[in-house]
Amino acid sequence: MATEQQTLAMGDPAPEAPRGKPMTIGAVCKALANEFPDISISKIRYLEDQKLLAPRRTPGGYRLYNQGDVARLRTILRLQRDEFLPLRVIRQELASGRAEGEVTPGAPAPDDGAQRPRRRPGLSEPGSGSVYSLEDVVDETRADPKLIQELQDHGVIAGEQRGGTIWYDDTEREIVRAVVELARYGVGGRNLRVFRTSADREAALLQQILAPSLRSRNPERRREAVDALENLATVTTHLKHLLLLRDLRKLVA
Amino acid sequence: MATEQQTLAMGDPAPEAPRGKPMTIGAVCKALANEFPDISISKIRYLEDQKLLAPRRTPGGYRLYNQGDVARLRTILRLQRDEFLPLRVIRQELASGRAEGEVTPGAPAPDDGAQRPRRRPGLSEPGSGSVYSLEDVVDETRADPKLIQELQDHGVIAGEQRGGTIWYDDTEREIVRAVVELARYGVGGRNLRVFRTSADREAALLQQILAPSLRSRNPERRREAVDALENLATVTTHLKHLLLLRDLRKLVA
DNA sequence: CGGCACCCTCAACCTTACGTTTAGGCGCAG
DNA sequence: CTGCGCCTAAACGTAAGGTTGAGGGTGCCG
Repeated sequence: MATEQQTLAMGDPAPEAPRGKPMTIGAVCKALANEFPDISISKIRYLEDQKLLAPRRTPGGYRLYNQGDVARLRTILRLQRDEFLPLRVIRQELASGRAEGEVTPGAPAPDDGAQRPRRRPGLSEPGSGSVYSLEDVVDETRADPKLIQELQDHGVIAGEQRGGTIWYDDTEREIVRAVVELARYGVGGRNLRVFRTSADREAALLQQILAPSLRSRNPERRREAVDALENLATVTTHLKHLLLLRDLRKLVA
Repeated sequence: MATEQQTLAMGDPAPEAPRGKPMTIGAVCKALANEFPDISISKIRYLEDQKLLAPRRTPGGYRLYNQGDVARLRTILRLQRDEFLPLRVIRQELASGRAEGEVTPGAPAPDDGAQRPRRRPGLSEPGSGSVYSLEDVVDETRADPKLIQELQDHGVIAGEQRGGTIWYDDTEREIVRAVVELARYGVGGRNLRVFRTSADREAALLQQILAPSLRSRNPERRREAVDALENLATVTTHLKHLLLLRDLRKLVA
């Protein structure tokens, strides 16, 4: 524990996170101290230095952690403590959205031995089915609302108008998250359109291949086709990633 | 690689392990060099120092490794490279009999625990680079050799000519695996070129963004850039997958 | 407005893990 | 009996993962 913590006021009756309001670094540290005894303020700052966190700031420079930030921090600490993953790898896992929620249903699918990319959101089961308001999304992804508007204008995300507000689903929230991450590296609007059109083209290709089955009136046949589609999506994604790696390796060498 | 190895005789036609007889440390090192390129004699000795190995000795003090020792060593290296486990933890796993030895006749494999997911090789991972002969690849992917030839003609995979044979790396093997899988659904040659060019374009884009840092003479700055590149690759892949899902969902609905 | 607890950055420092290098010296096969 | 390959021990190197301390600002309470 950092010395800095020793000076914390001890009279606080509620060490738990006050749900909903953003917390200062000391409060976060205190809230996680039970679950992760070797947390410290300096460590949290260090993790930020290593690009694993990026909390909002007050005008004066104080860090402010919302619930999403705290959840992310908890995930980081868990991966480090229980899975022994180096921070470099944790950074990747988080960036790819592979490690976020611990909502593990009872029956894990038995792996057939083939190497597959880790669990991503499925096709027929759109995550939790929850929806998010604009504020939710902004809060969780720290995206500039203008950016979200822009994405919507370009048709990258759509949202669903219902009762005056627009609601976004998990996938759209994740899209925003990814876009924010890319923006941090300077990948901006114009480039995103490239991704979008290539995704569109690819979707058309896959759909064309499975068109007959998808149009089938036979429900079982249709379900099979949806399954196949999902599988195809996974495999092509994997393939594209490999091709990209191959190219990049040549560039780096 | 250790300097010591540089002096090894190069005329040996069979780098494979002479099945059955105990080997000296140099022979072991040579036998594993393909699968684990960053092995070295000094490293093997170091692992012994850390109580991860305990080979027999000749009266004169030479280490002698039998097949079991080599299997154990292979397991250690795999856990280190693919699962990022620290040696301290590997020692425990081995001691508690949780060795994933596939080549251990007579040894029951009592799997009591959660199966750890295999991680994808990174961009510049220090040691993710085993190499495979054409036969290895065919054997593992069940691909038609003609298909591999075709991929090579189209520049999708390249291989590395060395000493008469062509060697493929992990990424190339996985590419073949993915292509085979896609072929099962009827996605063939012409479509693959689409993927390839889009990967090329994307690689160029990412490289352009990081070009200044990548050209940097400062090694630290360069390493950071490579890291960022890897991260970008992961995130864009994730983003593209999300976009694809979004499109497909519309098609299915 | 003053005080006090809390927060900020930046640079230096520390420990541990994971090896490599070097120096000096035997083992053993041809 | 020669020389390639192996041995030990200790010094050295490098990176990850933090901690510490100096010097100074914030924010809220009374």
